[in-house]
Amino acid sequence: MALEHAILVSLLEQPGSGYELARRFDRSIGYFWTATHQQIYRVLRRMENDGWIEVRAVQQQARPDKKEHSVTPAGRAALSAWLRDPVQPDSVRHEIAVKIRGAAFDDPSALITEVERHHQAHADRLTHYLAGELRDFTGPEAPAAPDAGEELQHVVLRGGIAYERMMLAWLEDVLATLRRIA
Amino acid sequence: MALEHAILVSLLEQPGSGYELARRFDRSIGYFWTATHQQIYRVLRRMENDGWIEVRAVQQQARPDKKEHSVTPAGRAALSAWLRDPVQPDSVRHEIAVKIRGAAFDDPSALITEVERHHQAHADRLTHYLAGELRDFTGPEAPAAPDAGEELQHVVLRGGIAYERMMLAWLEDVLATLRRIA
DNA sequence: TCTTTGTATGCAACTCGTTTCATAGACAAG
DNA sequence: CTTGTCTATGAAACGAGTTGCATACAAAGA
Repeated sequence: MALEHAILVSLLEQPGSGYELARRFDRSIGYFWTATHQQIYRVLRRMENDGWIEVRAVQQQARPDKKEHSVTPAGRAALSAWLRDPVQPDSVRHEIAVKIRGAAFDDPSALITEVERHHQAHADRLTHYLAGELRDFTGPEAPAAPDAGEELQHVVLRGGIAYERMMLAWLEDVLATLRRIA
Repeated sequence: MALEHAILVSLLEQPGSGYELARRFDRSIGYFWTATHQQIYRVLRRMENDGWIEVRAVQQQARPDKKEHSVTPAGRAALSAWLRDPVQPDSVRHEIAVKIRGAAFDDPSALITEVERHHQAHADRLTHYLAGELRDFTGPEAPAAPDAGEELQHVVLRGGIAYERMMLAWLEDVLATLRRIA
């Protein structure tokens, strides 16, 4: 049950509306925890009832009004407690791995296109991450002396980069294996 | 919705009872797709209704009776169709990454123990995978000329090994970063 | 003027997954 | 002879997550 906490982190980094949170969950924090806008609105309501966040109506020009959410001291305390609460490492769920084992009972060459598609998707994501790293952390625009928050965002991004590189290398291994068999 | 298909693959590799499937989902296929026994029983029932599997009652000595499930031609066809159906790459969900970004709003050193725990868990899993690889694929007991099924199982296992190695390296990066900040 | 796109919020229905509880046969240890 | 462990199956309730639908304001373009 980490969506509440992911939202707390995102709102602490920058208060915002449900709509803005949904967009952040399509990039940035969403690289490691996904959510749709319906889920976000529902959880925001619950968090407000629990006193973790407070809502302020904001009038905008040239746009519909929005509700800006920010974290209360109680919300900060809840996040702090969660950070100290040990959770067990997430078990990975790789649909593609199930498919690869299933290929033993079907024509293995039929999977090659699918694996190539995944390879392309991971290559695209890696490119995207590397561009973000250059822009925010390693390029000329980047802060010379990053603060704790920036350091932590960077190390999480490095995790995403390492993951995509690992997947690319593995998918190439898979392709070579499928071609050998077929 | 891949649990049905993961069960089909597992039953094609070896027919078995719900209980046996649940144990396989604690190792082997479960490294890439997890499920509890309740979920397995419920889905088996549905798959039987759909005609994907058939059930045979088996008397056992010194044990309660069991129901052995095996895949029907219709189930095989369903698997085949799924293998050809493009799915989008799974988005990863790393609770630990959310926690790391959250550490910017709390005492970062409080997270060090938690990250060390995760590091240990991944190290254990890597050891386990490597032992399995040696036993089944690279050791003296391994088949000299593996068939397609064994080749595919091995490449999936290599993926697990690569994943654990990547996580270990990244978690060390995270630890170094946390210690630098604290 | 009408359609499309973007911002903004929300309900309802459904599926997926987890947790808790319950039952029952067989064996082994104390 | 009671307790614990392993095998084996399942119901019920809940929580998490997805999909489809609905509404509304405003700008831009055809």
